[in-house]
Amino acid sequence: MIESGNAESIRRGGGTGRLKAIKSVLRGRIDDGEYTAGKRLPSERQLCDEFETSRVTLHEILIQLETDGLIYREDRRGWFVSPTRFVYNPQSRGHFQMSASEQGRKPGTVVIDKAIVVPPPIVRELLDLGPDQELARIRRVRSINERSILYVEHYCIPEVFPGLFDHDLSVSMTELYREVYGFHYGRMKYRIMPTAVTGEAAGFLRVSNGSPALLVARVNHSIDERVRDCDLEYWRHDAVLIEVDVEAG
Amino acid sequence: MIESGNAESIRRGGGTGRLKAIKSVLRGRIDDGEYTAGKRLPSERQLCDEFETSRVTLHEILIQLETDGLIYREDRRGWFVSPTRFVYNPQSRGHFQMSASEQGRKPGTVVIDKAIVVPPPIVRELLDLGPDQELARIRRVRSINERSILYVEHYCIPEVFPGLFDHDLSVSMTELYREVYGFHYGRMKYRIMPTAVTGEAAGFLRVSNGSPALLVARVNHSIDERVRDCDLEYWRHDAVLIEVDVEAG
DNA sequence: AGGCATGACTGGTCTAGTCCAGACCTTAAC
DNA sequence: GTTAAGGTCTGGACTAGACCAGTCATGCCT
Repeated sequence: MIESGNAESIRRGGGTGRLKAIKSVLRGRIDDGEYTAGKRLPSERQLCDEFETSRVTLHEILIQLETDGLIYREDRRGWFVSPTRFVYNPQSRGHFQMSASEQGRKPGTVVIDKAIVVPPPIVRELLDLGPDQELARIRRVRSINERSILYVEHYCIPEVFPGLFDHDLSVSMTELYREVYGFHYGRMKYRIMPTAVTGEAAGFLRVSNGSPALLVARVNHSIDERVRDCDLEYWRHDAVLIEVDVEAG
Repeated sequence: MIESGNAESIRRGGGTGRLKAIKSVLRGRIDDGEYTAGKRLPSERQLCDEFETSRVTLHEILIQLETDGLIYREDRRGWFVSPTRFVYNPQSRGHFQMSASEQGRKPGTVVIDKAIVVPPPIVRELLDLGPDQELARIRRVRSINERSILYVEHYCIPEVFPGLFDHDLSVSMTELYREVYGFHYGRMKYRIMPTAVTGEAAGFLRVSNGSPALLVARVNHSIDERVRDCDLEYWRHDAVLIEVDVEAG
């Protein structure tokens, strides 16, 4: 059997357990702290040399460790050990910045852009809109300890929030809507599913096109149900743990 | 540019957009119904021949379509077009069978086994147990239209449910606990995160070891908070959409 | 009629590379 | 001090296979 940390006793050839063996060694190094959270792993080519394996096989091993949530990659920058997951409680009074601080993390928000757009079909469906309705869209990237983990597209009806784009949009939208427009959320409806992150979103999250993510699509309703807006949140799939309490029906 | 459905006009060589082009063609065939839900795709080798590409590249393309939730694979059986996702509402009064029927699907449940075991660390943490506490574990596989999409490990304290293993365990545990033991759930705490499915669970779900899944870990509390049990639910990642309504704090 | 063996087909694993394109660092010039 | 260019390093994309192991259907034998 494979000695932990030893690259030499691993057999080669088709279906010989190399993948499993090398994966186990790398997992061991992460577990025992030889590779620490946030730090970059040796490059794929270096690991290939060490384990005397091909880049395709080594790459597949890293992808499986990534699926496990143990490591993450930044496109053309390297593979890194994943920190513990951010705990996302949809019921929390606090917003992202507050929750992150409470969890001992350093939150950050960057506004990518703001524009009046025709929203994608999923947003029209969520908000029950006609085909030509335009919305205000604010795109932001959230980070934890300087690592981009969340890309958000926020959509709302511009007429309901006149002058919205004149405000500082890096703050909590919840607080902005309450303080400036007197708009209070009454309830939120969440849809959660694994998906792929593509296009510009992938770039902002520093992943390659088609990488796995967790999509949280949220529709926010005002207390009187007259006003709705929504958020499409694409979370790096290794970076988030959602916790929800539910009363039995 | 690539003619939709045409495999011949795709360039070859490193980073030439073959992947993107072939992916786009296959996505188009799924969207326009040439490949229909539940049906098997042509094999990897057949698609390699058609698109004149290598199995590694073709495989990567399929994996990206899988990440998108468009197709799924069964280990050594083929790739299939994904049906629409099962909508999982944790707040629903109904249980899996009822929800599935309401969504026009044919639910199924198979009991894999039942045993008294030392639970894994995650379960001990969820239930706040000591290191040697044994629990009753019931393992089941749920299917929709004869497709296995969910592997569940249910854990509870055997002393609270004497004679549990003598019952039909393919029914709703919620109903069984209420009817036989007078045990009513008061609230449930959910933890949701993407993960990898491994070991026997992978086999039951017909995926290879290390495949992506959505883990829903649920702790069920009785009304008087005296009794707790929990479920580890591993969902095929393309097969589930979680919907939750939340009142603002 | 049922069970077992065999063959064909499936995806998984593995090799040994090449080429592409973005990221980042260093150096030089203005 | 800033900007640009060049070089090195990174992962992504791609090739043309080979070999492994599980799945399933078919045929034969009891």
